[in-house]
Amino acid sequence: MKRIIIFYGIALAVLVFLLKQLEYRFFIHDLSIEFYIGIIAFFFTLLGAWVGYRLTQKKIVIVRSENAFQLDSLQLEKLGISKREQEVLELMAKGLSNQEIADKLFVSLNTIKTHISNLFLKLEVSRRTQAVKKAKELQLIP
Amino acid sequence: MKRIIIFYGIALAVLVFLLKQLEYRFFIHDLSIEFYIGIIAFFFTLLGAWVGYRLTQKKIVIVRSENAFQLDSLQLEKLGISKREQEVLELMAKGLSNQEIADKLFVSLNTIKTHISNLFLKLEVSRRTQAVKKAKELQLIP
DNA sequence: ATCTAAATCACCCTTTCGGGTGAAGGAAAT
DNA sequence: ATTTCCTTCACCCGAAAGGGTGATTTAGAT
Repeated sequence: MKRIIIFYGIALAVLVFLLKQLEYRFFIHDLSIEFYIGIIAFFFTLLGAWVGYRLTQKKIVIVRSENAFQLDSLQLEKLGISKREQEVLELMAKGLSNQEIADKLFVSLNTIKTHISNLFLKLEVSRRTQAVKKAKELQLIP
Repeated sequence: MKRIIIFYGIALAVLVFLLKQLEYRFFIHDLSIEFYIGIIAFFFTLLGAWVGYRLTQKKIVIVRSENAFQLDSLQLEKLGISKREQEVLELMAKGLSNQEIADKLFVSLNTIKTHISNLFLKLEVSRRTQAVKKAKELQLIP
């Protein structure tokens, strides 16, 4: 913000200088006020548009990058998905196999299979790719 | 755009009028040019900022609503993924099984398996969930 | 004309997944 | 106390997925 103000001041000074120069250089002493206003208005409209663009540009970047994911716990409740199941869902979405998920959570492969079976029922799907897709749509996972 | 130009012209006229009024009303004939420039600059910076904001505001709406996905064909080439493979990738991402993909594309199951095998090699993964995840990250699919 | 890459399909084999059923221990609610 | 839900695990079976190899056809490039 400081930079913008400084730049703003410099731009103002430069413009005044240029106008004075213009006046003296070409011996045009009767430049109408409308002419000045036109030039200045044009210049500062561009400047303002640029500033406005920069400010909103940042907003766009924020919207697209930070990608704020917040879990839809309402959906989780509505579907009756437990914490453990949600954990499994997340790891599944990362592309892990059942065995890998089991290892990561320190439980048996059969346990993971059970969790995933229950998840499929609750999400009304029959394949893990569908489960991941639906879970993303329902904001259950990032 | 026309509206903006018209509004621009009107704003210019109004400002000139106001300045003249100011001059005559208070009998201040010696307002320095710097003063004029300051007022005009301020006013048109605001105007420009507003215009810039409006223009980019529209962009934001587009970005968030229509969710413009554009395929990264550069990545496709870099990875050597063919059109057919890309089709299969898309259907896979929709959660279809190999058999369903085969039916949809009117080819045999074995053909789809081959395509998917090649995709896994090119994407350097070994499971379809990973393939879908990576493809999304690389902007190969929506 | 020859070479190359894409697309198609087949066969074999192993691993993983998914579906069904049952069951035991523990925590929380009634 | 009894019920209910979560978590854990087991076993069986069939279907799907994944890995490897090889082959044919066709379109495009050299």
